[in-house]
Amino acid sequence: MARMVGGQAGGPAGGAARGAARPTLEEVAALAGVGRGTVSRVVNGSPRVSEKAKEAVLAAIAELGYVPNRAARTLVTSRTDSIALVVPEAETRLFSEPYFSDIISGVSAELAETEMQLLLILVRNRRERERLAAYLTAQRVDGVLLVSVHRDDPLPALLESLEIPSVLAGRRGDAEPLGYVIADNAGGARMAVRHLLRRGCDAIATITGPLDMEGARARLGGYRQALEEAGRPYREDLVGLGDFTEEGGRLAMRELLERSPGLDAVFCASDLMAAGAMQVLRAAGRWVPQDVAVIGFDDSVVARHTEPPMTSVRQPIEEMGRTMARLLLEEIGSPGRAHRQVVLATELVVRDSA
Amino acid sequence: MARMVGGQAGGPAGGAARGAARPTLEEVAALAGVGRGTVSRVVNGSPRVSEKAKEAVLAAIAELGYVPNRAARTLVTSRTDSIALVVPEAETRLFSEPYFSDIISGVSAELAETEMQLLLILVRNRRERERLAAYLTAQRVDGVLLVSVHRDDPLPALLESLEIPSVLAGRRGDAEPLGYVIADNAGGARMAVRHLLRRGCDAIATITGPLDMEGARARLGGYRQALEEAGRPYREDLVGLGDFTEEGGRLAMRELLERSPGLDAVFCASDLMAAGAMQVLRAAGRWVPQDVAVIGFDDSVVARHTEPPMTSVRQPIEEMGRTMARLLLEEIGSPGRAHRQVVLATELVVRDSA
DNA sequence: AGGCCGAGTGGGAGCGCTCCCACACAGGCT
DNA sequence: AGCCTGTGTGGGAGCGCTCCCACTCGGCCT
Repeated sequence: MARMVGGQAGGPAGGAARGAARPTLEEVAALAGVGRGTVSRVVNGSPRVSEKAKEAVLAAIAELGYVPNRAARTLVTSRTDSIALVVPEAETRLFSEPYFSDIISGVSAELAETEMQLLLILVRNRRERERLAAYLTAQRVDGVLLVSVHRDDPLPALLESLEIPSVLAGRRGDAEPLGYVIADNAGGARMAVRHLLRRGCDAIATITGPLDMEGARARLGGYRQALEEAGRPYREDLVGLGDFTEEGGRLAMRELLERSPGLDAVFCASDLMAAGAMQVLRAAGRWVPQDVAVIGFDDSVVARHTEPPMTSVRQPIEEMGRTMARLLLEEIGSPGRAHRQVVLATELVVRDSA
Repeated sequence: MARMVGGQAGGPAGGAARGAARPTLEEVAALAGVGRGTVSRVVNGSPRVSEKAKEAVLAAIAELGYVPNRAARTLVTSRTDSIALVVPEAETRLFSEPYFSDIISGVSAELAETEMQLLLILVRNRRERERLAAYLTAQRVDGVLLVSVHRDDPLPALLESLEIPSVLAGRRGDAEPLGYVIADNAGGARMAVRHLLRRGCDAIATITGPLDMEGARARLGGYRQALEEAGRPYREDLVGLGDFTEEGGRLAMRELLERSPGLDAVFCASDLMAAGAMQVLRAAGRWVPQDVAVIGFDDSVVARHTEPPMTSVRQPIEEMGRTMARLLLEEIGSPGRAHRQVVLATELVVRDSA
């Protein structure tokens, strides 16, 4: 078992052969009695190989346990067979909790049948953003998935100018040139507000997300549409500005109560904000849903654990991850093609808060 | 801008030069008026370079925007400069929600100053496990971080036999040969139970995690120790078996109530189970904490949102991630050295449920 | 009969780097 | 003067693969 003797043995020593030397294409070719080219063709699924040669090669591969060396392949093809999932760190926590894992889970599921490997890159500050830029410029990935897009985020523009295949979760605006996948935010918001109207709510307030994010703006837009289609006025005094955080929800709720004490419902653009709002409502002696109905957005874990359990708009996050990966693979496969853009349906999950 | 003409242009076309050709070592050498070797030495920080040559090379690198080609480097060194974070999919959701993101966040933070890239590998079933084995055998990563270790998990054994540097989050048992990082599960459990004892609780029950996980066993062990050091008996009828899920917590709580209706406290090995337990208690007409005090484990988001907010044992998850990455880098840097094993302190966060 | 095709094949060249050997050259010793 | 250091340097070899050119060899055409 090649145990090392002497605890503090010299530095560079010890690097020794971990496991036996891996077989190369050449060795497979020798064993199969064919040339390197033929083995390569078999491995890469070229049709121009005789049945006989193919069998011999496959047998040799199996016998030697041959696995192609990715680095060698990358060196010549300059494909890397890996894609990066880029996540601005600030968002990690902020997002409704399972968001992050669910996106990853979807992406990974879609990649599972592929040779593609998934690189995770968290970007926490300016310096790391610059490192990322260098990284991408060096073409170390075949494509990029970018989560959480703010309107002034420089990353999408970078991806665009580098012409790296990429898909966003979100978009900068209506006319996003890059490929993206989003949930039907406006539609979800409309459903929520219609639900409140149907319940007989009259003064329906909303707490928005950060309005430099298209998703937050779309949710606000849906709120407004639902009111207008019901012939209700859109009242500025019923709109509270939040930032997707619980504390933001608390602050906005307090302000709303002060400004418009007569409100009888709140549609919040995130569950976390809704949870904060519910705390403030309770502290103010208002009962949910009797005095004030509350609806959140995301249908995250917290929604199931507030008191009362929260009605919320669900977005198919894992499906978003899958779709992102699928679009990206397509784009990598046929570059130059127009970017695809997908909107996935949302769904209202009714619990007890509205 | 090299726009492509003709929408549906033929398949293999369009792969054209995305961005200008990247400069190579050779070009840098030419521009700096030195040999390839010298540039390589500068790039890799070898001390055996004159100040003058170094400056010339650095200037050339800056001018050309040179970034070393990783594949070429890997091909000759057979280092990959990447490590894999392996996560059994089943766990993704199960874990107290921010767990996953926090581990990643910690790992990534520790890697940020490094050349290392982070590969994320979710393993969802037997087939993917086998693919992973092939993957690791092909030595495509320099090291592995493995999250969530069950006693009979074949992965650690695989890592061991492959002699790949690796660090576990968790361990299989006391005598884990691989490197690992864990929280002081027993200590945390002791603190929780002591807190309950101090509060005057008399019949303290516990709901365990799946006992094929060392962490769950350790928490049960801590529960028992705290009782025994206080001279209280360890009563089997006060131990409910859970599985870390909310539903598991509900089931265990119902059983406990039936078996031992006199209980006045429950220490749960996870917040999710505690949340489930609290629902059952309320449904049974028992008030928390007046009739039954409840303590969870993890201090996850749900803990802050239960009614009443939950007292819970916090583990420093991000710190665990950082530590794992650090240990792994050390192990990669000096292989053959003994595996390091770290236990991080836990902390009792007191809220209203106990 | 001669010619021409296309299918199948072998193997050279080369991707961009690191490793290491050979060498130049300044300084300090006998 | 001659020698031996030690420091700094250039560049050949080669990592394992894909790409592509050149070749063979049947079968089909005129």
